[in-house]
Amino acid sequence: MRTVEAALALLDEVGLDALTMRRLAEAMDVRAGALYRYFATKHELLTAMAEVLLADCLERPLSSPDWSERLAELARRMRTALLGRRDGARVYAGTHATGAHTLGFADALIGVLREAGFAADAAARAALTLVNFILGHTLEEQAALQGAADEGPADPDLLRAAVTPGQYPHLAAALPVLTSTDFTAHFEFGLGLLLQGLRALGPGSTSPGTGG
Amino acid sequence: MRTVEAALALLDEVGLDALTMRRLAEAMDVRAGALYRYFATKHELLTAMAEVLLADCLERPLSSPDWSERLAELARRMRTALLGRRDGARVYAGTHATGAHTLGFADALIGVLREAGFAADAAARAALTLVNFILGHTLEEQAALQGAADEGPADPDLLRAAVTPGQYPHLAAALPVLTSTDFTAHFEFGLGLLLQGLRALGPGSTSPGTGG
DNA sequence: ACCTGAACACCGTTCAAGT
DNA sequence: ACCTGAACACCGTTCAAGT
Repeated sequence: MRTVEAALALLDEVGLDALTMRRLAEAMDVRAGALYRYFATKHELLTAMAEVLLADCLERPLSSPDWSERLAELARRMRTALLGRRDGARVYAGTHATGAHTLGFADALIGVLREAGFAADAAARAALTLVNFILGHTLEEQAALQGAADEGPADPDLLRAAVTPGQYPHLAAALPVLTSTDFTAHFEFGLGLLLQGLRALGPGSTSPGTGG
Repeated sequence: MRTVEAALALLDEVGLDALTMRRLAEAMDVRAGALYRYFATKHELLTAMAEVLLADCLERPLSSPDWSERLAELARRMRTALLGRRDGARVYAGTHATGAHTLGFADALIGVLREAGFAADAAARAALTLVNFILGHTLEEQAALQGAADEGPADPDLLRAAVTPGQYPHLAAALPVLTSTDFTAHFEFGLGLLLQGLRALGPGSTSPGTGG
């Protein structure tokens, strides 16, 4: 669809908040009403855009035979895909795409887990957890990146100013890490935690439980 | 702030998409322009609302002495808080609150981890991971709940229709779990995974790594 | 000090009418 | 079959002027 390509290009240029049907129409040398011949609503267009976001995730084969490394690779690809376009995480979070890329990616995640020996429901829930973490993380990461581009005090500065000495002792000690812009390190930590949990849970189980 | 209370009440009534400055003003028997005497922008108002969302998270003391159970309890409280108001997760995800409730909650999370023996940076990153997961999960959960209330085919039906037999074998096997509405089970699975990962990582470490 | 009235510069969406 | 023109019913935000 030429409309979706144009919309993604405009998204990179102006961001989600400024991506309007009128502005997209202008970029395509057409009147806004014409867009509704292909998409019934703006939300439908956004859903189509979300689908395309994940297009590159399954192009190359996975490089490792180890299931936890394969899972990590898929997770990294999804993060990279969402970060690849301005406000990509927000676009994806705001829609519920059910196209070939999204379904293929979910199938791949669950497939790796099933081949590793996890039961169908454990594999499905682990995949959901992974995707929810990736979405939450990339949402934060892109918000932090574009927040720095906006006017006004950046988020780390706001945080440093708000953490009054003595009032939040643990937060104060963690400030250097929390205000760090090494989001890859944050992502790898969280991903590692989930993989560690899956290894500890072990294939064959059906629930991790929460007890000690 | 009476404005924030009125805004939260209106949010529950009409949802985030219909929460406009004009409509809020009408509910408060005032003209829209008057709201700008207290909040410079709508986003600023939403940030204040996000702060209030977490108000109940630290009211009662934690019931268990076990650090992983304490962490789980905090996580469950944040989920409950976000689910407590219509579109709560979307409101929270769209802002970057730095008020007493948000900071106090972050401090509590990190505090539990530090008292368990984790280093400052591991504690901070684990807290970020936890919050990102909770946000991603509640975003999905509320989207699914309100999606069912809208017109048109619900999300599970769309998924069932899209998963053509044979094309996504793993997804097909996982469909019963993926379309289940027992979001508490999904949440507890993901939470358990993260806690398991933290236990396996063990206090004293600084990074989980991703290798086997 | 606080609010109104009125405007500015936009939105998403619809639909008769044109070609 | 596809697009335009024009409208409908809204938005967030600003600001002189009132009280």
